[in-house]
Amino acid sequence: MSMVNSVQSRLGYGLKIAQHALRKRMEADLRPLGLTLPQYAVLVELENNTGQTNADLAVKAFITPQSMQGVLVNMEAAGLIERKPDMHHGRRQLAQLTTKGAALAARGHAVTLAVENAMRDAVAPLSPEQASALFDRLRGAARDIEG
Amino acid sequence: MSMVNSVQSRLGYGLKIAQHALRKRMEADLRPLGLTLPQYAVLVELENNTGQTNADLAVKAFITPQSMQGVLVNMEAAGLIERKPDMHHGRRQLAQLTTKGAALAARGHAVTLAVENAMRDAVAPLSPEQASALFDRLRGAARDIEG
DNA sequence: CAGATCTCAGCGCGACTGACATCC
DNA sequence: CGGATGTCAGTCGCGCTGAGATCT
Repeated sequence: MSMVNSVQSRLGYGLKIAQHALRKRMEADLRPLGLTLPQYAVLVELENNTGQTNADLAVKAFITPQSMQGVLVNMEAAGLIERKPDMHHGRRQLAQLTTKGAALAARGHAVTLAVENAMRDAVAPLSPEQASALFDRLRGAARDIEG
Repeated sequence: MSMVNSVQSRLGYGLKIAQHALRKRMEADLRPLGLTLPQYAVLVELENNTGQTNADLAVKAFITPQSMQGVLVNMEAAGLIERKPDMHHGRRQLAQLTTKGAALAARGHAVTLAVENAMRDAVAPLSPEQASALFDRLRGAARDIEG
């Protein structure tokens, strides 16, 4: 009995190629704008809720504060965001979009529309109930794997 | 209508968290052995088919030859693999496991058994037909996304 | 004190560009 | 010769760990 054909290995492989395709496609779409995937994620997050700390943004992106720190340093150097000390809290740095950052976020939305459409095509043959079941299955897999 | 609740965004989010959980879990399991995820993948691949080139291994791992080159340099320095020039082809370097590498591969299999079990639990409530449908759905999503 | 936050240093991975060697 | 393939070198960004400093 070959391990590569077992049910759990097929699920792992399926997860890998699907998420890999999604990531590669978005990176390719955003590259012409000079944006990386985590940078675009930060732009979107600050667009929805301005004035967040490094630690806040790290939690949203599922990465460590140290990793997000490097991303924010690059984005500030590129003029996409500003970080201003919190008046009421000594060490906190609140990040917000610059005019340039907001404009790039809008262009990013336009560029990733095609990917959104591809995702819709992927779930198009499913009924709303089946689509929700697929989502719940992925959530459940993540929970089981985390132990 | 909120975009974060749309069907395609839910699928993208589900893919992200499930694959993220799988990767993090395997990294954590392999770290005590001094192995990274791509290193373990190379060990498994060479275990199944010895004497492969850098370019061969890169294709299997879905990364560029340049990226795989860095991985193999580290593994050769750690004594996990050997690379010997192909007699019949001037520039090719054929990689094979060392005794140390083969032993670490075996330990890696033992350590990742728990993750395999967690994956089985994730698909346990599904019938074989439903599990295959889930796999096909992920493959189809990857195909749609690639365009 | 403990907890939260930010920062710096080092390492490995993965991408990219550019260059060179080799094979057909 | 020219095209395809394989390797090597340099640079960049991401993500991790470890450690330290500062503020509540």
